Amino acid sequence: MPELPEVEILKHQLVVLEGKIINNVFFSGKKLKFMYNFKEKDIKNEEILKLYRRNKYLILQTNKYWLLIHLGMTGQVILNVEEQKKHEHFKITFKDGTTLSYIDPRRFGLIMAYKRTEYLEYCALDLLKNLGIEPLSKEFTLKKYIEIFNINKTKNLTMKQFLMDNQYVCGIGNIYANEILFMSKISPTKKINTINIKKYESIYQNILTILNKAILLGGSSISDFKHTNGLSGSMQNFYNVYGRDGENCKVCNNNIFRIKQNGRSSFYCKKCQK
DNA sequence: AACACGCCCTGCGCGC
DNA sequence: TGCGCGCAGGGCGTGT
Repeated sequence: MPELPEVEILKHQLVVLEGKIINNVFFSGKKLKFMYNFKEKDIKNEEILKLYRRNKYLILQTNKYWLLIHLGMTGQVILNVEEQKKHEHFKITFKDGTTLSYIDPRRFGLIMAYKRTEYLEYCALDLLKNLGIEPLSKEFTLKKYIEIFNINKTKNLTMKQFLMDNQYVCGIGNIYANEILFMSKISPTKKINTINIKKYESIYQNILTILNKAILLGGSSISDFKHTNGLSGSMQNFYNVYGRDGENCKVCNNNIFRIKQNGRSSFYCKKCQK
């Protein structure tokens, strides 16, 4: 799944739900990342007021609740599928007949409902309150990025960790972290405090470039990611390094290597990325 | 206190 | 054709 661009695409496609009223909800009863913390009666007759995305969460604002959906690794939201799909874990039917199905084989995703109060914005919810800055927000400037680096430069972090950890800049997962590092010509193992500060301008630009390009291309559809209408994105056709170990670097023709960092695969060109 | 690692799951592709 | 292994977009909880 689903890094920031993919969730952003889903959010746009789910805007059609605004104004619709929930009629009933089906639960598979199988445990997702957390057990459901609400029942059908809690959200019956709730109107979807507005959709948001924060990090990799979809947020549906209703009259009384913030409904948070996270897709984990293999979650899909699909509108208006008639049949019950394998691994469908919940399905919301609206009063006009529209349905929203959540399908997730690995069940690393979640749906949670949080009571809204007048002063509780979704950003303050437990699952969201420790997240870093949104990279596509206007607050994310080069100056701000360097500020975040300066606050954290004494930590013993590799550039890959710094990119992927949601407490600094959120929404960048394993695929796009690898691609951003390639474009920036930086090795994923490079320690953040050994990078020339001027390099941060290039990293900053590549974060924006790659995330925006991914959104423009409808996201990456490798195995599970599908749009709410079942169609695929095409960003996977433009990867320079992710999943290309053993193949040739598109720039220098040398081998792309795969290494493990903190349990995740990193792909990089040892010649281009220092 | 910071960091590495296991674990939550199913499914797929690979080598034998 | 079948079996076992390793691996997969995430991220929380545990142990050192």
